[in-house]
Amino acid sequence: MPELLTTTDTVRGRILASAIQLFVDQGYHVTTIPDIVASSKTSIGAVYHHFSSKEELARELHQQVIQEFMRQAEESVLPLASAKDRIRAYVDLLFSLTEKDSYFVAYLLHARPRVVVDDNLTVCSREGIEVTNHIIADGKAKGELRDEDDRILCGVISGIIMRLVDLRLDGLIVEPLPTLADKTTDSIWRAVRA
Amino acid sequence: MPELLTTTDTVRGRILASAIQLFVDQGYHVTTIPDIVASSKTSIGAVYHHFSSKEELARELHQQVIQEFMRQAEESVLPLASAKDRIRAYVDLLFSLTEKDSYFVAYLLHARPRVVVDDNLTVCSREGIEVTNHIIADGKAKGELRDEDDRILCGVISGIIMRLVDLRLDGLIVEPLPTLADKTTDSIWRAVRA
Amino acid sequence: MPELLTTTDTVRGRILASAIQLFVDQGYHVTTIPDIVASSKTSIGAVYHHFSSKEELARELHQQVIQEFMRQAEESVLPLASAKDRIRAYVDLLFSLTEKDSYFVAYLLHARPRVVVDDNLTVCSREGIEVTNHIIADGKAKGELRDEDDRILCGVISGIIMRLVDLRLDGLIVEPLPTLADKTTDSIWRAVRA
Amino acid sequence: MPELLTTTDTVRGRILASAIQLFVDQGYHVTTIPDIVASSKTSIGAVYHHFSSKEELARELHQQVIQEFMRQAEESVLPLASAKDRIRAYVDLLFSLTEKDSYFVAYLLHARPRVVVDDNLTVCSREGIEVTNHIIADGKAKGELRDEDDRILCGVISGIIMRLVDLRLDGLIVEPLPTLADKTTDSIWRAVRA
DNA sequence: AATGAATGAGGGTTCATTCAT
DNA sequence: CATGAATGAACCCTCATTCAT
Repeated sequence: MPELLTTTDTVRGRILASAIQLFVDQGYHVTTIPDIVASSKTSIGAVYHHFSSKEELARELHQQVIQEFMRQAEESVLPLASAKDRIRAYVDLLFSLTEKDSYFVAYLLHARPRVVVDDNLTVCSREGIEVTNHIIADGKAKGELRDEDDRILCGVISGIIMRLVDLRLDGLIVEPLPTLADKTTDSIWRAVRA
Repeated sequence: MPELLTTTDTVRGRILASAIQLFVDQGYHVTTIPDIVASSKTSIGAVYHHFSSKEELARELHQQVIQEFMRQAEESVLPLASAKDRIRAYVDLLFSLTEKDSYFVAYLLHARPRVVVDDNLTVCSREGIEVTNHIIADGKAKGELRDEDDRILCGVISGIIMRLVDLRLDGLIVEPLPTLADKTTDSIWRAVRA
Repeated sequence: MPELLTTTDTVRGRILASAIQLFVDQGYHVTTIPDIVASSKTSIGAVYHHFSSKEELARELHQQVIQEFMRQAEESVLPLASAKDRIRAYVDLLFSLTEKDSYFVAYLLHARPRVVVDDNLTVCSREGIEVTNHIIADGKAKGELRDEDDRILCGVISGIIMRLVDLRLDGLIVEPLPTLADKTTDSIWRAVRA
Repeated sequence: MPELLTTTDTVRGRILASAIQLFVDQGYHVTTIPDIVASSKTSIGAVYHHFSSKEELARELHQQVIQEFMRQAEESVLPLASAKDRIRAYVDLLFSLTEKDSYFVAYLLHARPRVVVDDNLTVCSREGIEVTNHIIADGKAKGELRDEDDRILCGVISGIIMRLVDLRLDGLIVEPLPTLADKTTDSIWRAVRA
């Protein structure tokens, strides 16, 4: 499982890589510092040398996830010209991320560490919405998308993608998601095209 | 907020009602027995009189949620004849539940207490899938739905509904969901109809 | 060693009795909750059931010491009429307390738990001063004490008494202090009489 | 605040100067090596290069305090001929030290680091007593002091001086102590003269 | 001589659970 | 049935100390 976020070369990187996996698998509160220490093959002291507290570690991790997600979206989705291309690219992005680093995507979809985010939103519900709304606004302006309530269009685009990712993460879809990218994009398009 | 599950007349009911709210708001592990005692205005002894342990309380709650959800689905969704009616009924069910008891729906969508469910699936990913798959299988057999990969159709139907519920729960949609039921059903239908 | 403060009948009492001894012997910071648990023959949980934290336990103890000290002073010293009688009573009080409960007196003289008192004064330097100053003001008004700087008189009275208590506590005086009460009072009187 | 003990020119000096201040302000156990490092503007490595452990650092400091105190007493108090002169010189010594380096005097009066001194005596109760007892023995032999119990005389002389120093250190006397030296000596003398 | 990353024992504290009343 | 005082394992975190650089 390649690590999107951190290198395992450094102690700090190993701790962050262990933390995201454990936070996703067990949740923030169930994950103990000893868990992280065992998984990252470091020591209690090393963890506290690099992060002032467990909360601070979670905050740092959360910021890195957001930053990496936005970087990828800005690089592969937003530059495209048409709404359909952008939707396709967004599907491709999340589907390929799912296969490349399922912990990263699981974190995007589900993590809402209340110690980190006070509005209790997941990355997908806060930063992900920005991407979707941008696709919708632009697509409507160009007449590519039908004149539907924004929230409905947002629910359609992000809901279908996220649900398929979830089914894959939960093991209810066993084949790699990119093989379903065409069909997924087609279904979304049927629901949102002008 | 009417309680779908339990009556607050009985001690046992008050405990379960407090538990689902606290579990949803804070998570199972952060919720302490003292929290539940304070919220339900009972006593430690009373909790342990009615439930053998915190885990058992969580298990009991989970079973009640599943049972109530399936009861409602079997009552309002499955009896209907056409795929479109069933989809509409499913939308109506989840949207009205969201307004009636947001804790109940939040539990359906997000709760995966590892102490209770070992496959780590939410009620929506386990029991909800059954409902969706039933709609799909029947709708395909009758030629009402297009001949698409089942997992795509499942993702479309459940994904759009769940995403809109989530946006409402997260405060990103402020109006009551039932006002969006028509448009939601329409969007789903565009994506899945034959 | 009779306990001036607390009864050892109750768990709470045993904890406080152990705490004052350990705080005096080792200091607040070196004294651990396990130390207190072992000495009071209770349990960690019992300590935290009765006191919300180690700091709160220290605060509670400090207040009890102050209250008991002031009660004794108000009962045995202040009611007396002449300055000489009061000085004699103050000597008697501290000397007899020293033999009765050396931990109590050692706490009076030396304890300055910064977690409890922000001005960093011992009970003797805060509450004890009140008693001494009262003796001085009244004795001067009646012409029994010589017209000397108040701080000098305060230093003489409290300094001589406290130093002898300290020498006894440190084992540099081995006989019971009350046998030295006459001579001590005489020396103080020579320095302060009109 | 001139440093009586150590020069801040050397790393070793800066460490010792920081240590005495921190030990007096917070106590030995609350003072951490990082505290000392920050205050002395050195590094962890430097501290452990110069001292084998925190205990060893405390021991070294304690020895320097004792040595400096005895040096000053032997230089300014003991050479004098009469008891009254010696008492006056002792008062002057402690009062001027208090103004010159309050940390040094506070250490003399209060520090009893159990890691350093196993009999749990302060410098004033161990080395200070020697000075006082010398004054008493000699003054009695010469008939300058009255024939009173040695411990009483010791309590009078050291008690009055130490108490005034304490009141000054605690901020309850705000003017420089040397202005009270005459009156202090006079009061002591009234209590001890033949 | 100097540095500071790494170590882990041991601190204060929480909380599920028990049981005498 | 109901209560809450008592228990102790296990949490997060601190800090004296080591050692490679």
